[in-house]
Amino acid sequence: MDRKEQMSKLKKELIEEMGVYFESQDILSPLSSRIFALLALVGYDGVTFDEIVEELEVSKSSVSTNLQLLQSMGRISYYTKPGDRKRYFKISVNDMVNRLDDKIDSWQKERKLHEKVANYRKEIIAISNKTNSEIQKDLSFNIHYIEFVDKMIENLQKLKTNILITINQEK
Amino acid sequence: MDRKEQMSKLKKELIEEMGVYFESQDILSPLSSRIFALLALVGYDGVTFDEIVEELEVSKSSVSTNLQLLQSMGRISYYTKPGDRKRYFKISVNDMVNRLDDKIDSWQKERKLHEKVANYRKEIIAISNKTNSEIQKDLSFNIHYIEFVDKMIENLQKLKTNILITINQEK
DNA sequence: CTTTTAGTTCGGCAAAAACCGAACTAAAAG
DNA sequence: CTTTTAGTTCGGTTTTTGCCGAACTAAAAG
Repeated sequence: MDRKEQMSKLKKELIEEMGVYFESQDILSPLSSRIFALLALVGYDGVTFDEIVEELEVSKSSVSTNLQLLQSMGRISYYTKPGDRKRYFKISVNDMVNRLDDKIDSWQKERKLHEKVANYRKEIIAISNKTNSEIQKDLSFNIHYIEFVDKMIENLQKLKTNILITINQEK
Repeated sequence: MDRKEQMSKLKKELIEEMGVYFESQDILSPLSSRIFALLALVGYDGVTFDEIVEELEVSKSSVSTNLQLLQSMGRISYYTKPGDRKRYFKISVNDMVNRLDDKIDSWQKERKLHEKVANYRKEIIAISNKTNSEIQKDLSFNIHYIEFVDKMIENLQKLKTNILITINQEK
């Protein structure tokens, strides 16, 4: 097996490994994950429709559907070269930033839920005239956790601005 | 509608809202999510098998299966009261810590993948004798990102030790 | 020893997810 | 105006997921 074959095998293995990761992590369909992995691996230049069909050995229709899906999620985009009808698909420039935003949103949602639960518990305590110490314990944990979530959000926001700075430097 | 009915309605709404969140966030089945939400809401005392069946209006078999699932994931556990055959299910004491561990693992996985991709790119550059500047750009982004991931992992670990300290204080 | 309780196991079924091939379309090339 | 290219759309099939009821089991109660 020569060098090129070795690299192509490595490529396939990497795509599979990344694919499995994205599938579980970002809740993408198997094929969407593989496509995204391929785009991530190839990077700057992007990949054409037919290259995806060939590399992943899947039907055109599936590629079409999943590319549309990824685009509608804002995770990928494409550019064209003058005098070339093909589309070159690549990961959105700010995909990483978007994903961080999603993570921040998610933590904020969790925060709100914890607040609601805390309010529910306060109500319960108010109704049952006997001051139930176990619910008090649960409640204080809620409140603690909200503080942690705030810290987490802060950290993610810092990370985001750091990444934005780097992206601007690279340009 | 009296106070009790109001609270029970609020409870159902909260369970549904939390359920939807867990379903998308933690990749749990719909019922697993609802059960987990119920346990989270009730807190310290825990909930019996039959209470779950009643509150969520689902079959015993589904509850059984999903409880086993959640237990095998280490997300819930149960205790028994002397002279009472029922099991009282509740969220694992260190579920939060476990989830943080999972998140750390996930970032570490992502880090490893980025390293592999970086190595792949280095190989590609080595093979193509012409020093391709676009791949270089991709590569430098890889390396930057790995640094960010490291910071993220560090933050999560800090958060974890903070939580562990709090848990020990509560005891 | 029989009955009840508390939960488990298993086969089945309905709905959703994921992919495919074949026919189609819109724009560029010839 | 016809053909080719590059991708889309749609109907159908296969797999997977998620729940259910009915029969079962193990342990405690009577």
